[in-house]
Amino acid sequence: MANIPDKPKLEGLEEKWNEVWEQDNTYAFDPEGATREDVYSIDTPPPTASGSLHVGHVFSYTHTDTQARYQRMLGKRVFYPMGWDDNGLPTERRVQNYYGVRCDPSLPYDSGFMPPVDDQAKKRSRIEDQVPVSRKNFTHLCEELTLEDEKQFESLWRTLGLSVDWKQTYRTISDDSIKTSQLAFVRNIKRGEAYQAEAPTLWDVTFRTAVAQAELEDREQAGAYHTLEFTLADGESLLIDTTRPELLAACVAVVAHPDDERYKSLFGTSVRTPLFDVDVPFIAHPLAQPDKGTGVAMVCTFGDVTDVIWWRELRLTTRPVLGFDGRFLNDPPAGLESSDARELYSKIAGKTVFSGRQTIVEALKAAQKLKGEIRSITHPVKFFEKGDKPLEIVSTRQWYIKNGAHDEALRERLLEHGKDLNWHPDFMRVRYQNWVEGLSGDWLISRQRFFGVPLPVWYPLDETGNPVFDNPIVPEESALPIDPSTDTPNGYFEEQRDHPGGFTAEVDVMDTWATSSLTPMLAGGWERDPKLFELTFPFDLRPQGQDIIRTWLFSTLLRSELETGQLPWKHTGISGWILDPDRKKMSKSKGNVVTPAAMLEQHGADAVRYWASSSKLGVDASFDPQQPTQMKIGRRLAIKVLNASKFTLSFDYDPTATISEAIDLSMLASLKEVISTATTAFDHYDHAKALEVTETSFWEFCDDYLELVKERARGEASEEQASAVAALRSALSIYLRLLAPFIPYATEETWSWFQSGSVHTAQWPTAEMLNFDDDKVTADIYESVSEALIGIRGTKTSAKVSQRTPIKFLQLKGDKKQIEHLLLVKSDLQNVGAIETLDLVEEEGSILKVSTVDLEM
RNA sequence: GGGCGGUUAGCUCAGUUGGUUAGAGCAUCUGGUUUACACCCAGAGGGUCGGGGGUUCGAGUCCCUCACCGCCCACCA
Repeated sequence: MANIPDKPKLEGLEEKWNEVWEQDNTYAFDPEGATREDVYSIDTPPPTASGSLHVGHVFSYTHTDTQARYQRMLGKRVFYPMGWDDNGLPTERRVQNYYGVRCDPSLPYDSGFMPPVDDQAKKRSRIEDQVPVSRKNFTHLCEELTLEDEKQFESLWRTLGLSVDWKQTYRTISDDSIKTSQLAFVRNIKRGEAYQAEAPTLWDVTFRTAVAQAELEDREQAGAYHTLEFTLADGESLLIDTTRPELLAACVAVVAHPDDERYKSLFGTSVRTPLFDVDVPFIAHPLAQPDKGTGVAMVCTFGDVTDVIWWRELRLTTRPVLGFDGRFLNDPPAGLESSDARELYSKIAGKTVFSGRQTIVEALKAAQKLKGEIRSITHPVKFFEKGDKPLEIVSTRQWYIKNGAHDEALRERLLEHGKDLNWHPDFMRVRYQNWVEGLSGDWLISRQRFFGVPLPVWYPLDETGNPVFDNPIVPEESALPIDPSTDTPNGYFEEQRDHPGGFTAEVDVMDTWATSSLTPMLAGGWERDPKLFELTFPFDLRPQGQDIIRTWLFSTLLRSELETGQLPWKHTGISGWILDPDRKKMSKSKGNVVTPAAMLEQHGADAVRYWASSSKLGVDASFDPQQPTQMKIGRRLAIKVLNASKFTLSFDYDPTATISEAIDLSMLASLKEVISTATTAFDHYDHAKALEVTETSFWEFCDDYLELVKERARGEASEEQASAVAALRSALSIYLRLLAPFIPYATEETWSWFQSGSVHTAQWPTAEMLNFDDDKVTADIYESVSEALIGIRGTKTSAKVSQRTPIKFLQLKGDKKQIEHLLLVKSDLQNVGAIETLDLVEEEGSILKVSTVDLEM
């Protein structure tokens, strides 16, 4: 038994116990001889390595850890890995700026390349000044830089006390992850789930990449209605409102609602556009809204997603005007024939959307084709969630994975999985259902970026050197991972790269979600470690944020359905957000961010964990750095654990003693109910309830029971004395275990004072642990005593005297049962109240109360 | 426009299938305590349960409706 310090304190416990846990492999996953039933597996969210951890991470990861610790104590072998999401744009940008390099996928790999480390690197912020390197070299730099971030993250997680098995880590950028991503993708191709299509695509002009539906967000933008005058076949004018006059050259039709009386007679006729003099059809379509503008919409290729729908459904022609850089193309679209039209177009060629609009508006004014005033409005515009310019729509060839948008049977299966999954809280299920039901297009997974998993395909080149996209060259599974820009496909020589009759590489990479959607595969050793996969998949728990149900949760579920036909997990726990005192999501720009490291430093890990644990899953928690009340309470609880344990362990203990006294048995009986409630709560993923019931009971234990029996416990050795000490120790052992998932440091410290091994691998308490010979004793004696104590204390408080002030005579009245209870505890009551004569009087129907008191000695 | 969650004491939140007088912690106030713990103990005050209507012997809890806050989705000319 370890020495108990005179003044126990929390400081230093984190370092001390992390070292021990590391040495003893306390949290290591042991697959030896296990079956799936013995395992509890967690599909941990991999935090973005290039970002920084914030208070919200601490919040949700603590939730998961409490469950992990509970399961471990139940005897499960907990598979609790940690992943790092070091893939994707944030890392790419960071590496560019840090090393002053840029990726050029056309360059060959340079194995001797050393990154520029001089100060000049920092100055090469302009793309033109950055050193071009091959994709593989660039990727290696990304790996190096993120490694540093990951070390810091790990250290923070360890301090917080996450019971992660640090031997089970993965990185979304590693060769293994690339291999897994490519393997899954190649199988998607083989099963016909992945395909290419040339189609209008939402396009971010800053990043010059396609963007998926899940990455969109609407932002309110200033815009303006312009009323343009078109010309009908009979020479009459037709007024059309548009917010995008600059796209006039891309106009391919005008539409109105089929029931719109104003225009019914015009359907099927042709309309001439102003300035460019192009004849376009006037067509009816139900999506046209009679009450919007003049009821007639100008259809352009492509101004917004409605244009795409009209274009597709009405089989309209294509007049693209915008390029990948968001500027007007150099050549006018087909259909602009007159020399005036071509001359006007040449004025906007190469211009941005903004300045092109000015040019067109000026020309419209000059031609008197702009009617009325320009009316300013604000309207929602689609943005890439990481971008700062509105998305454009351009027609490109892209790779897609089927997601049920166009496949009813698949959509049905995905909805079924949503029903079968256990959601915590349950209402989060609806968000998933809404998303699946609202899917409008397949998942676009190709990105025109460099740092990412290369799409593992090449294309044959025909005699004229044009790629045959319909016939991609797919590598053998055994060849993976590959980088098509440096690896050569089977049956070809490297010399044939980019030569007619040879082959060319796909240069696009996968969406980061294409890798993240495979986290159960990555962590579980899919196709790498079949035994591990067998033991962990489907995972027991997927913890995650509510904001990425449509992305991470959905895409993971989809990939699992496509690959295995089953759910990737049994439960998902969705954590809420951290809000500042103004009920706003915390954000850096508002300056209300507190770093997790500072929080842990200031309050200690147990206190921070208590704060996080006291919120239920799915509920937003407020956090005011100025008034960290919850953390103070948590800290107080942890300190109370230290002190109460020290006190309890200070009494002479006889290990052979039996617990014989009624009140001692009753206290333990009440503890059975606490165990039962806490266990049920954890089984329902309600850690907050488990904490609350345990904490309340523990505090009562300290204030009532411990006070009641301390005189007896430190008295002369006797049957009664031994009973009290044994009961105290039993209770302490239970409380420490119940609290261990929440405050792992204080509980481990005190556990070490009188037990061997770690409390975190000790058995979770059960009611059976507290079964004694006299099982007729119930918790109500303990309850009656609590009420009596309130009476006795109240008497002294209202007399404004010390609780230790002796009482000569005190009479308690209560009903038959209560008095029977109190008679069993009479001497303890006299001790705690310093009562010389205690008179217990039975009175029918009476509420327990002090009826007579004599303080005079 | 559709949907989800929320609105309970000054603050942060519990309130299980409708059932005595609506709870806890913090904060406030009044006392006490210095051989487990002042990061302690005892006690007090404080609420028309967002508004309105309904069902019921009985509603914080069920139904309708409105308001406000947060979020998700939507075809945003």
